[in-house]
This record gives sequence, structure tokens and C-alpha cells, in this order.
Amino acid sequence: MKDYLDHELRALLAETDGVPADFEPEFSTPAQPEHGDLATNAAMQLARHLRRAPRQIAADVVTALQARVDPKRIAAIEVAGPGFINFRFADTYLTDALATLLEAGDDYGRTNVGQGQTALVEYVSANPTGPLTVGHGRNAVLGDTFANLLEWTGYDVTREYYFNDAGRQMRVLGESVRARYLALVDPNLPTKHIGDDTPVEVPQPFPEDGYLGGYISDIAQALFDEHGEALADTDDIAPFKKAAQEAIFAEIEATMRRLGIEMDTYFNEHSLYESNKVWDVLEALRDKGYVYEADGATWFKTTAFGKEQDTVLVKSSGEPTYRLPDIAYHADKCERGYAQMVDIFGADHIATYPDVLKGVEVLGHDPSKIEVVIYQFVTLVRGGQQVKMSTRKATYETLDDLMDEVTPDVTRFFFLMRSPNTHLEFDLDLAKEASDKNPVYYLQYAHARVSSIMRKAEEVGFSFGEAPDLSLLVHESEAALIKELLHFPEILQKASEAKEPHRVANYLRDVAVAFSQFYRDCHIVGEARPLATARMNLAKAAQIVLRNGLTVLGISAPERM
RNA sequence: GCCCCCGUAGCUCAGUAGGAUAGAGCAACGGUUUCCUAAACCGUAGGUCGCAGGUUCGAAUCCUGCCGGGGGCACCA
Repeated sequence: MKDYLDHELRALLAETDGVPADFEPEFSTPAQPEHGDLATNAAMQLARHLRRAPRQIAADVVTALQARVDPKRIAAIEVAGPGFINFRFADTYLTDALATLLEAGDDYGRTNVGQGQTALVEYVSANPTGPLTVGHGRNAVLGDTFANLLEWTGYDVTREYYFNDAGRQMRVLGESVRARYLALVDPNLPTKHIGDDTPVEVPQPFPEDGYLGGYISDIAQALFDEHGEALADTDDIAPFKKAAQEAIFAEIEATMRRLGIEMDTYFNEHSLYESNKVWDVLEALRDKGYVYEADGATWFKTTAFGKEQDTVLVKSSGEPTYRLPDIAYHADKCERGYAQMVDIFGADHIATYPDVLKGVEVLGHDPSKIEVVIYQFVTLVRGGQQVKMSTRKATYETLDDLMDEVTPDVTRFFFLMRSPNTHLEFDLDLAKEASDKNPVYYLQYAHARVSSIMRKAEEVGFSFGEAPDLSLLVHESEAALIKELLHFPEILQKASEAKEPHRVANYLRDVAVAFSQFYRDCHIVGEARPLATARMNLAKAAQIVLRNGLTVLGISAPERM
């Protein structure tokens, strides 16, 4: 409808003197229902160009539009306030649109703005050094939902997990496992205490910055069960590293499965070394004049892009910092030809990604195709107290622990109900409250309620087999619900473009509210057959939107609660 | 010191890329079940949109400066 009016208004303005050629009318849905179903501020914006009062312009536009607009779609056009032009939809438009919605069913809401272009969403991307934390959870759920949104808006999406199993972290991980293993082999192995505030007793060979989580001991135990003492004689940490990586990755994948996440591709940073890509990229950057040597290290001239300091790409030890492989990785993504790439980072990466984008740009790729979403930190609150989290120390709450407490549906919803760039306060007490206070249940309950109504309606003899006469849906609550449902495709589009899934969550609440009002005012059982049939179909339409919306968010839509 | 995010009701947050009377959930108070799921619904109360300027027909929204909270500024990842 917006497109239709936009088209008509543009055609009209094109014939009007004084209207700039690049003028783009804006439409919005008024907050007050009495202001109509759609409004444009075009007359106010044109006032300056035309040197006339906004209301005068609006009056002329309304007269001209009334002559050319299809009365089956637009029932009324009027001037209001300081010069708004308000449009009121015709009932026939609403019923036609509702019929289209019902026909689309599970596909309602899908649009084709992406036109089948490829998109890559990279998310989670945690190195296999331990179980996923709550912080990873926000990343995972956001990334997965962006991927869903891109799919629903017509993109061909690849979900990718980037990881590094070769760095210092992994070495420390292997050493941590080895130390635990050696203690199993020799129970009398001397111990020591590490940690500042709350010292922990560990076996003597344990690295100072080792991983203290209980899962390390589990992995060591598994190795001991399988190999006995056979691994004790060698200093080689490779078998420990390998065992740890495999065990941890298996756990990470299991955690992601619980959240409904399945990756298409895993990209190992190591492959960038095997293919020599890292060094090729370094030389390419050098050729462009952005790389120099100093103090034994190799530097990236980031001051050329307005940064205060240059950045090290290769340490004097000859080992690259992570920034170089990051640039190589993103260059690789660009070369794979995706029309759009999305990265999801925690707030602690905020200072580093501009270097990567600049690097990619210097290499001749278009950095505007890469969209970086930065999400702020998650704070867990329990009993009004903040829960501390740290990966290395064993004090963190894992994502699995969280899902054990509050279910995967609630976990996903809480991560999605707020804008990514605000700090997220995750109130465990509220989330665990498996009842009235919890917003996710409100949506699921509305969905289950529709199912219940439809079961009941069929029990008393009404049927979806009959063609409904949707023009009978003239009650205020019916019209309001239909209008709300028709916003769905646009909501998905905007949420996808802006990478703001909370818009979908908020919208679904509005749908549930509109449905509740319809439920209150308009009964089905007990009504005459034609009206009951029409209302059944409207209820079904509401269910379609709720279910499709929840599907985009990755949350289940139960038939019964 | 520099960079990023945030500051809206008692609490947690929305506010549709500048629009009409700033909204929701929770908490508080009151009401609604012979009637399709009360995990629901209806109502009351609660605000100088951090502060001060500026831009214009019009600012919670854009610009500048302060104040406050969080995060980041390694030859760590």
C-alpha cells in the first residue's frame, strides 16, 4: 500500500512546478488511529521549495489525489494538523490483503529485497578453549537471528564459524590438560597455588594463566581412562591439545544445537597460513605502501587512517598478531563474492575492527559490504546481585547452565528483546519465573490460545474448508488486528536492514495485544456460521504471523500450554 | 588524555532513520471468570526525555559543550 501511494504521489508531484526532481515523499503509520492508517509529511517538506503554506499545498495534493486514487484501496484522504496528509484504507483493501496473507501461510512475511544475493553471517567464532559463556550466547543468538532475517528478506545465507586452534591460548589449554593428567598418573605430584584474590590449588606443571574450569579435569580423566600412563613420558602437548579441542568443540556444537543453531561452514584460521594467504596479504599491503619495519616488528600504518598509533602486524618474534590473519580472513570472504557480510563482535573488539576494514579496503575490496554489529555486554543478575563472569577462572556461568535454568526459548528471547547496542541486564529471577511476568510466554500463550480456539471451533462444527466471507470482519477490533498483521513484512525488512531483531520481538507483542482485544470482543463459538468462519480465518492469520515471527527469532510456537 | 555505547516512569527498556497528546513490561493500587486457555483482560497512578546552548514550520531523535554510567585504547586473544 505504501508503494502504491508513493507511486501515485510521485506521479502527481512530477507534474507540479517547483518540486525538486530528487524529492522523496516519506510515509509513516500515525500513532493515533484517528489520524488514519498512513500519513505523509510531504506538504510540510515541500513548503520551503514551493514557498506556500503547508496546509494549502496539502489541500491541493488531496484534491488531485482523490481524483486518481483507486477507491477500492483508499477510502479517504484528508488534511490534518500542520499539513499532514492522512490516508484511510478501504475495507476491501483490508480483506483482500488478509486473503493474500492466509494464502501465503508459512511464507507470509518473506520479501525479496535480497533478490537471491549471497550473504555471509559470521558468528559465535569462539576458540575451542572452553564451553560457551553467556557472552557468547548473545553473539550466537544475534548472529543466528540476523541470518534468519536475511533469509526471510530474500538472501541466500551462509552461516560461518571462524576459529583458531593454533595460538598461545590453545597451548596454554594443552598444558592445563597435561598438568591435570600428570596429577592423575602420579597422585603425589607436588601442587602449588595460583591466582591473586582467591588462590586455587593446582598441580605443579600447571601454567600460571591456565584454565581452571572443571571440564579440563574431565578431559584429562578421559585421556587417562583411554591411554593410562602412556602419555606421561613425553613433553609433547599435542595429544592433550587435540583431545581438549575435540572434546570442547563437541560440547560447543551441542550447546549451539540446543539453541537451534547449525553452522554451514567452519573456517580455521590455520588454513590461512597453510595457503600462505596471511603472507600474501602482508606483501600486498606492503606494495600499497601501508607497511613498514621498525624495532624488529612489522607495522601497519593505521595513522594514515586517522588513528593515533600504528598497529603491529608481525611481532619481533616473527609471529603475527591476530590482526593480520583477521585482514586475510576478511579478504578471503570478499573474494568468495558475498554481496553482504555481517560480523558480530562484543564491545571489547570495538577498537580493532576499523583496522581490519581499512586493510580490506587497501587490498581493493569494498568494505561497505561488511557490516559490523557491536553488541554490549551481558550482565547476569540474580537476586538483585550481579553474577561475575570470567572464562579462565571457573566462576563463570556457561550458556548451558543458563539454558538449564531458563530454557533455550527464554534464553533466545531475552538476548533478542533488547537493542544490540545497549547493555543487557539478564534478570535470572524474572527469566526463570515460568509464568505471567515473562514476556516470551505472553507470545507463546497467544499462539497456543489461537490453536485452542480453532480446535474448539472445529469441535462445534465450523470448518476451514468453507470459503470465508472476509468482508464480514468489520468490528473495530477485527480491523485493528488485520492492520497490525499487515505490518509484518515491513517489520522484518526493517529489522533485517537495521540488524535490530528486537523490533520483531516488540512487534509480536503488539500483535499479541491486538489479538487479545479481538479475542475479548469477537467470539467464534456461538456466532452465526458465516461470521464464525470469517473470524476463524482471522484468528488463523494472527497465528501465522505469531508463528512466523517466533520462527524468525528461533523460538518455538507451542500448540498447547 | 583519546575512541565507542548508553542516560526516557520506582526498576528493565521501546520510541518506526525530525512529526501530531512520549509508550510497554515489571513493581503499586482497583476491577473482571455461569462466556472459545485468567500464563489473560480492563482501569488508576507515575515523566522538565541527564544539563545547557544551537539548527527549523516542528527535536527524546540532528550538531556543539558539559555531567554521569559502562567498555576499549599491548610486539595478549
